[in-house]
Amino acid sequence: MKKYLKEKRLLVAVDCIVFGFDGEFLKLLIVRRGLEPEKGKLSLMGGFIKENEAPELAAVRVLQQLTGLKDVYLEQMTVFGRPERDPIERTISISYFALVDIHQYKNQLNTDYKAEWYDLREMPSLIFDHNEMVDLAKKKLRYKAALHPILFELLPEKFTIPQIHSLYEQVYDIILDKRNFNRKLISTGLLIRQKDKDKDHSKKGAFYYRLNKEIYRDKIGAFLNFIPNPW
Amino acid sequence: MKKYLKEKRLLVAVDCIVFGFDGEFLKLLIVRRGLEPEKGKLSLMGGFIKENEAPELAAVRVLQQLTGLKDVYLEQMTVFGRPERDPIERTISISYFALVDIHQYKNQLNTDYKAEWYDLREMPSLIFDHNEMVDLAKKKLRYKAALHPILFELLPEKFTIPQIHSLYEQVYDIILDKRNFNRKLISTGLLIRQKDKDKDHSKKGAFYYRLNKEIYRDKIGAFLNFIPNPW
DNA sequence: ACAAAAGTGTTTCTGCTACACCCATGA
DNA sequence: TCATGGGTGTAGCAGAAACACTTTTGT
Repeated sequence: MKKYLKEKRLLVAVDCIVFGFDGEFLKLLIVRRGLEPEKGKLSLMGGFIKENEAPELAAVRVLQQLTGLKDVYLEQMTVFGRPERDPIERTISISYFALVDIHQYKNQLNTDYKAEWYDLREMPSLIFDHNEMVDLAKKKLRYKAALHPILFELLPEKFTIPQIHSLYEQVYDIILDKRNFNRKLISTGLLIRQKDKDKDHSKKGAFYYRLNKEIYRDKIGAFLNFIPNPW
Repeated sequence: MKKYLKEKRLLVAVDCIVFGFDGEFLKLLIVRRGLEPEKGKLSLMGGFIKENEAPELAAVRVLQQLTGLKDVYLEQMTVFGRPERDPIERTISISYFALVDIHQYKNQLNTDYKAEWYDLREMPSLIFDHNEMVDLAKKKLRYKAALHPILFELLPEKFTIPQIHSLYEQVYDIILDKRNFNRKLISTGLLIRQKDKDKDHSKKGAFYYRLNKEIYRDKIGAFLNFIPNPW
């Protein structure tokens, strides 16, 4: 079994852009880097791909190390591969885009990695080209969420309509008419109203809803047009 | 300057899925592989990333080797990285998606690579996971072209409305009402009608159009909804 | 009783769909 | 003159946008 003798082998890493929503603002999960160079500086969560590991699985592993949980929404974003992007040694990075329910992770972040949620509007400076990755992820979030109901991945199992409403307003930085938005949302058939209400955020209380999982699986790939004239 | 000593380095390649349209059918550019393993078998055009080469540039280089021309529409698709995908040695492949005007390339394909256009509906069996790449590229073409006017990249500089019409019908395998389609197309402001007609395909002749490049640059990122209910 | 947020209906308008006939020309 | 493909207009409909008031309840 011959090898491709003349070719150069390169380090390949994954980096994860992890979005969360605390009910008020969009957040990104940022860690303090544990190895040189730039040790102690802020960075996305990442890691090298192992010898016999598929990239997707490397991302899952890294995310699990960080958040302790599996089954998060994960999607390959794009490859960052400028030769000089890592000053120590050339490294190709496959970036992944993740959406998690912040409440499930808030109290179980792996403290080894000193992970913290940062407000997306106040991103600190990150190592290498990680700020570029964040910018691209923001764009991708807007693009994809305008067409597909992925933002539910950021919400807890039980959520209210005012919560989703404010989430969409955050993501697109616009005001959405609540009557039209609610109607559109309900008409997707994605929501199942619960009997109980969330009374923490208002006196009247807002009904809780759950996702209709079957319809969700069908419609995750469908065009829904949540946002009028995305750009 | 220390290196990341413990990590495994991997081969990284690019593979290009190159679409063309001959006026009748969608085509893919396929080559006969020039090196072992699987030498002589059919494959996408690809190559290893060089030591100091950005992935995007590797794809451009490979495409240029193949077609002889630059400035083709090129977009990163996704990474294929299953550990066993290349039986000789683990190779991560970054797939690229390209749209070219087949007429510009028909007579200047680099014969070293024995490149040929294959009808998309009759794809032969390709090496490794290249058929998976083709399937994904087909999906991506449909997805993206439903929203953005990228299919013009497949047409010559001067084209007719019946040509575009038939191109869309090919891509989506549907019949589109020509009145509605024409109206939508014209309303984008993307087309500039020429004085002359193409008389090769009909007696009456169909007016030639050119792309309005400025508007095209603006709208390439805009949602245009060419296809009613894409799925 | 009042402040604060939830929830709901109607009208208008725009854009999509469906549909059929005339035009220009080469053979 | 006729066969072939190119080009055009309209009416009906459905979904989006604009818009304001009532309900609930904790304080």
